[in-house]
Order: sequence, then C-alpha cells, then structure tokens
Amino acid sequence: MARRAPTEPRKFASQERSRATVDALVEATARILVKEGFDKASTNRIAEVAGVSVGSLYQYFPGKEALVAAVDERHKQQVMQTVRGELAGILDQPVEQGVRKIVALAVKAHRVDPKLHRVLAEQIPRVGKLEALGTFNRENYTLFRTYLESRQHELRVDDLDLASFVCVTTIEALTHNAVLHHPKMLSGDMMEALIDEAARLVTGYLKR
Amino acid sequence: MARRAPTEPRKFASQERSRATVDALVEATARILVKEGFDKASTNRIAEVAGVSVGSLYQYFPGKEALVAAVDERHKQQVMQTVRGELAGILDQPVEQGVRKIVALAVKAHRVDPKLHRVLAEQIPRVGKLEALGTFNRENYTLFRTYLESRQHELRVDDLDLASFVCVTTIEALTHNAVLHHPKMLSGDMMEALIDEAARLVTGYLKR
DNA sequence: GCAGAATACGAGCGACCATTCGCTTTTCAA
DNA sequence: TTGAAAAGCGAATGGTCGCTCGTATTCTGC
Repeated sequence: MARRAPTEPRKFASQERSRATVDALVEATARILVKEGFDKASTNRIAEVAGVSVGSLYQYFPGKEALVAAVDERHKQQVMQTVRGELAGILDQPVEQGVRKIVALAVKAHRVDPKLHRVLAEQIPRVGKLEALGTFNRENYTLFRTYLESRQHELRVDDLDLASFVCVTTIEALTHNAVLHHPKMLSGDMMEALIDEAARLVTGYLKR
Repeated sequence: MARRAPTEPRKFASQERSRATVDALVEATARILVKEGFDKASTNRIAEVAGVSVGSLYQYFPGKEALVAAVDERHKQQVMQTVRGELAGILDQPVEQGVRKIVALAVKAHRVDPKLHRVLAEQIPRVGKLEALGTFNRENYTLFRTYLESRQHELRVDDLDLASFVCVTTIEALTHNAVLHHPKMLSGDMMEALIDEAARLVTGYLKR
C-alpha cells in the first residue's frame, strides 16, 4: 500500500493538539446548531466559533455534513450510554414493572440534551450522507426485542418483530412528543401521568 | 387606505393566467422536492421547471420558504379532505370498530402522496417561517377528541386531552413509520396485521 | 538543536443562489 | 380602439458558502 498523499484530508488526529481541535469543532457545531440553528452552521462560522481556521476544519472533516454527522453520533452515544446502563437492571423484571421503567427511561433519554435532540430531529435535512440519521433506531429495537424474548411467557403476542416495532415506535413517539413539544409536561406530575398512560397502553397490548 | 405600490410583490392573482402561474409554481416545487430533493429546489430551478420566469415567481411568493409552505399546505389539505370525508361515517361507531377504521384511515392518509409526505417530513429544515410545519397536528387531535367525547361511556379514561394526545401520537407514529420506512409492509397482508395490532393497542387502552 | 512531519492558518476562488428592476407582452374595461 | 393595469420576462447584482492551497507554526524523534 502506498502512503496517502499528505494533502488529502487526514482522517485521524494523532497528536493531542489535533484531537483538541477536532473536539472543538464538534462542540462548536453542536453549540451553533442549538443556539443559532442549522442554516447558520456554515463551515466558516463553525471554525470561527471553534477558534480554529477553516483550513484546519477540512483537515479532519470532508465537509459540513461530516460535522453534523459527528455531532449526531456523539449525541447518540451519550443517549445510548444512559439507556444501556439503566436497561441492565430492568431486563429481569416482569412486564408490568419493566415496561413502565422502560418508558421512564425513554423520557430520561430524551432529556439528555433536549435542545440538541430537537434540532437534530427537526432542522437537519436528511439528504446525502445524512440520510440515515432519522431512520428507525435499530439498537433500541434490538434491545427491546431481547427483553420481550426473555418475557415471552408473560405475553399474548407471538410475532415479536411486529410487537417490538409497535412498542418501540409508540414509546419513542410519545416520549419524544411529550418532552420536545409540550413544555407544560416538564412538570413532574404531568410527566408522571404520561408515563403511567404510556406504560398502561403498552402493557395492556403485551400482557397475556 | 393608500393603494399598494405596484412594485410590491402581489399576493393575489386576479386573472386566470396568473392563477395558472401560481399553480405551476407550486406544482413544480412539489415535483422538484420529490424527484430531486430539498436542496435542489432553488428559486431559479423552480421557475425553470414551472416554465415561468423568476421574476414572475417573486410576484406571487415572497421567497422560497413560501413556496415550500404552499406545497405543504396543499398536501395537508388533500390529506385532511380524505380524513374528514371518511371520518364522518366512523363517528357513530363503537370504539371497537371505530378505532380500527381510524387506524386504517391513518394509513390511507399516509398513502395520499407518500413520497411528498416523506420529503416534507424529513428534508425540510423547520426554520424561520417553516417552523410550524412539523408541529403536532392540531386538527387530528381535535377530531379524535370529539370522537372520544361521543364515546365516553365506553371508555375507562377520564382525561380526554391526555388520552387524545396518547392515541393520536401513537397512531400517527405507527402508520407513518410503517408506510414510509417499511416498504415490506406495503403488501396488503403485512399492513392488515399492523392495522390489527395498532387497533388492539389503542382499543385496549381506551375501552372500559 | 535540527529536520521533517504534523498541524494550523486565512485570504481568496469559483459556484451558486435569492432577489431586483427596467422592460415587454397580454388582458380587459371603457 | 385604446390605454392603463396586470402579468411576465430574464440579465444582472450582491452576497454567501464550501472549499483549496501556499505559507507559517508547532511538535517529535533523533
């Protein structure tokens, strides 16, 4: 294999200084997305806010899309870390309690960084390399399906794929809408009520 | 009141020729959105596809956003026409059958123009005047709430606002996801199965 | 302390885009 | 028939944006 020409955008930052640059760029992108919106997130602006030159930006990212994708990826990782962590203690619980905790967990996940979550969901045009962003979340689907498998004896449903699709879609939509579009529900009581309702909805559908 | 200066963008087209121009512009915008995507929809391109000059475009629309908003509005009207029409015959049906028909109707609504619906949902950055596009659909919410009121004696829920939020969000998300992200479900059987599941989910939640 | 690699810089280029405006053509009422 | 309003035209303008590249600075192994 021939060495890559050094003029080509480098993918990996080996020195610490450059890792800091990459972080600053991703962080600046996230900040601009939240505070000024997607269409203000030009490469020049991102570089400026990051305290970095445009040239440096293009050493690590092939373009604007890659920055946004990196922000999305970082956010997704943070959310999934929360989810995976808490889910461990739920897996062996019966449907009645388990589903309620899963719904509460979904709410918690949407509260990791609601403003960023909303911008990513609403302002990013899913075009080109960003096409896959909004696609149905595969990991949540798999995790939930695994839970259903372990609880199958409690369930009235037999098609676990279909049931997982129904449940994950429902829980995601309800928590997403509640957290991001109904600020009134931020009050604890309202949100508790919603979690109860969602849990009852899903539990009734699943339980034998 | 002083007469408006004739150089200012006119809002209303009085002659038939100009109404045709407006239609052509909206139609061209929709076509470009579907076939080439949001970022190819420049004002120059829209005018070109419409067979109209850019100048004329600006006689009737203050800018690109207004075009997209018009497309969205037209699509929404078409969908709501379908919904209102079919809903009339459902209102006096008991929850068991009514909810299933409402779910089937939601599927039908998503099939009015799935490609356009998807572009509007995924590619349009909700910024500026387009901010309100993706907001929770108020009319569906109201219509469903009215149905619940008329069937309240059958219901175990008492907070109709909360219940409507839960049901409309759920039905919308399930049908949207199924129609737009799971082409396999386009086959009649699969879709029937999904409609059954969704109906059972919602019915079990609502019924006394 | 030195050489070369890695990193950073930022003015500037080319492309594209939204919007304007002076002008022509069409319509229609009088 | 006519003239004024309505509608249409499209080259041109000003601005922004993504991205490049020649140069300057910093780091690291020797």
